[in-house]
Amino acid sequence: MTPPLHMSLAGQTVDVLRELVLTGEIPPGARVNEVELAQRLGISRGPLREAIRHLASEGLLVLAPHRGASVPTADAADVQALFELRAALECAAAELAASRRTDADVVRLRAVCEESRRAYSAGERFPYRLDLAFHQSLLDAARSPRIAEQVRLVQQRVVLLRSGLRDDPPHQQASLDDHDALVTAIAAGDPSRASDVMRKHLARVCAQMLTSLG
Amino acid sequence: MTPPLHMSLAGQTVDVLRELVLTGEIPPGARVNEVELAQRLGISRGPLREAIRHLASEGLLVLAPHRGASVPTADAADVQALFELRAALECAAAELAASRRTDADVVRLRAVCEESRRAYSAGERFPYRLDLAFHQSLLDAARSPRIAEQVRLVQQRVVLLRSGLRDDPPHQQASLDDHDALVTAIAAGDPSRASDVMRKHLARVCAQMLTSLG
DNA sequence: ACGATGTTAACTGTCGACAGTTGACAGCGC
DNA sequence: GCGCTGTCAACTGTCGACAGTTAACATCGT
Repeated sequence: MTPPLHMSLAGQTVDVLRELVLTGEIPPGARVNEVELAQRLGISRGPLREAIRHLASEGLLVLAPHRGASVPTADAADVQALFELRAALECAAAELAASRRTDADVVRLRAVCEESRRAYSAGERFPYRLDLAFHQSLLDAARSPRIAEQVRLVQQRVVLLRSGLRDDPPHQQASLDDHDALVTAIAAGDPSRASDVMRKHLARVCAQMLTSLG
Repeated sequence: MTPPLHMSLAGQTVDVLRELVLTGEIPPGARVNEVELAQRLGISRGPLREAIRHLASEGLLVLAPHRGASVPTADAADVQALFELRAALECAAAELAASRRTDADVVRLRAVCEESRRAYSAGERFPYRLDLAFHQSLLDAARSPRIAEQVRLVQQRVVLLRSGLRDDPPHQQASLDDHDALVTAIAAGDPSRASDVMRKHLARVCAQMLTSLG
């Protein structure tokens, strides 16, 4: 079974290349050689170029004229700017979620929180997968497709930043608490509190990230 | 004098094609024929395709597999979703502007407001140019490059929606008042009020837009 | 006359090759 | 020995042509 079989070569290449970047197989700072990567993927340069430009539009690659594409490296200012954007989007999403959530949404959010705690207690090394799941569930509850789309793009960039960063257990503990508080505010239908909790949550994550690469 | 002479053909084509779409020369719903447009622009299909994909990533074109690109047509739900995103971004920008504004920022914002009123009183048909200038000045004051970038993309889509919409004088009057109130809140360094005014301003603009195409 | 089916034309998706530019290396002058 | 300049290789940017798919049209059957 190959779901993306109907996609164009360029479309498939977008997914493949995205994975190569997000997994760090092409590390930050590394340049992308079109001919080399093209024959490595067994395709021509045309579709590969389209995939590269697409990933560049998502911020996972940066283009320099006549110098090709490379994986971006971020400094403190970049992280700050990125998290300001993320806060703008996710705080709004939290507000909308608090306004529009259904009982089913709350159930789902609670389930993700519980599973996160279970995984954390079980000593799982990367419950980050569940962190993404939580934020995704929140976006579902917000029912704002455009905001959801932009959040996904920002989260991707955050994942890129995280690649090659050690995990921080006490920080993860705090995040679990934040998530619970968020669900409580959303379940209570309190937009402003949900927004506030989200803002503080992201401020903490941002601060942790800044110290992790200072 | 040709400023974009150093840019790649694809880069120039992005600007040209963007203008063709935003001015309505290629109207919403129209499809884009690659070979025809390519020879019309005097270039090959390669750079044109890259430009098309780029504009698609900005939301100014939509791609259908094996059916090419076309200018998107928006329904009420699209407008709603777009303005939810715009509100998330611009409310955050208003907050940041209120926190970070300098005296020079306030002077600039006041100047734009005054010029808008002058143009409106003089009976200028499209002070929309000055509306964009105002929001741009606000973004400058916010000093958040990523948010500013996203706002510009959203505003572009709004411009596309406006293309082929009649102007509404009483609505413009209200917008001028909104802008003044925004500057006042920003000058006072009151983020929550700035955000609130912005939210109401955008709600009004959105509502006006929805009625204009109902 | 209406619907289903085969055919065809147009357009997109993909490929390989050429041209132009960039950055680096080697050679020369000081 | 150090700096400058000319040359060269590598890579990107661009082009034209081929292959595959889609949708519309015409044809055939009922």
